[in-house]
Amino acid sequence: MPEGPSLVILKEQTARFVGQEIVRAEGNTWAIDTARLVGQPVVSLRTWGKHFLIQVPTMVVRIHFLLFGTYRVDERRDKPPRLSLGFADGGELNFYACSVKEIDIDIDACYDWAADVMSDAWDPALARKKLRAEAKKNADALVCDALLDQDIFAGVGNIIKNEVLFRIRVDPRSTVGALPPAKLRALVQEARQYSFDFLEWKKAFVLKKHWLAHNQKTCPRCHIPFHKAHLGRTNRRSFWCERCQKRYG
DNA sequence: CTAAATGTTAAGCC
DNA sequence: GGGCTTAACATTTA
Repeated sequence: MPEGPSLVILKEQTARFVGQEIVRAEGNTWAIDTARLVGQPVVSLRTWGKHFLIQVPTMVVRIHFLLFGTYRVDERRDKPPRLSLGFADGGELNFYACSVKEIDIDIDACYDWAADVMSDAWDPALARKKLRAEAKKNADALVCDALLDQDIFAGVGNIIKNEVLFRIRVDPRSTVGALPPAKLRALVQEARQYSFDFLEWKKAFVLKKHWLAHNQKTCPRCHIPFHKAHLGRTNRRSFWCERCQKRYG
């Protein structure tokens, strides 16, 4: 569930709750006092990268699905919800196995919307600037890590990472600093473009069949086996083709 | 059945 | 404090 486009789908599915009063709030979350939500209207439902933000007049709740989180709209799973919200129209929103946290009420001061690849405010020039700054700070910074950096590409996850690098034909072990300007530009451009393709495919329930690299065995361009390794600061799975993805640096 | 996976945070250690 | 590594969390799928 967790990459940025999936959160956009959640926001769309829950749009009708904006403006409605929360008539019931419960769940096994220990991090917030759910009673404080009851009786309050939903001011906004927003996303920033992989964060889902529920804003009411007196507080903002942040949901993060981590690796295994799920949700249901107007339905329940056979599991105790971490947070369950009931609305004035009889509808409900249930979250499971996720992180729930109260954050600063001034969300615009806390979040750089220009960093969210799904946002209207996404700023590719700023992303390029951050990449150049990262390369300057750390000459060994890898492109596979840069794509997963939520301060630069909020919403990009491991699937998007693998697909973007395949599309732009860059080896995940390349260093950011060694990328030619055109590749750096392509990296930023595809991070957004693929995220929107992901969104459309996920909505149509055809996302997996469009994976060209992630979880794949053979390069669809070269018809040779993909290399697979756990790379980068956080040892995430990478799939790449040694023939058509070039290693820089 | 076991292992691994769309992710982040906090603790522990130089 | 900084930077790095490790553990913890929790659920579904292969």
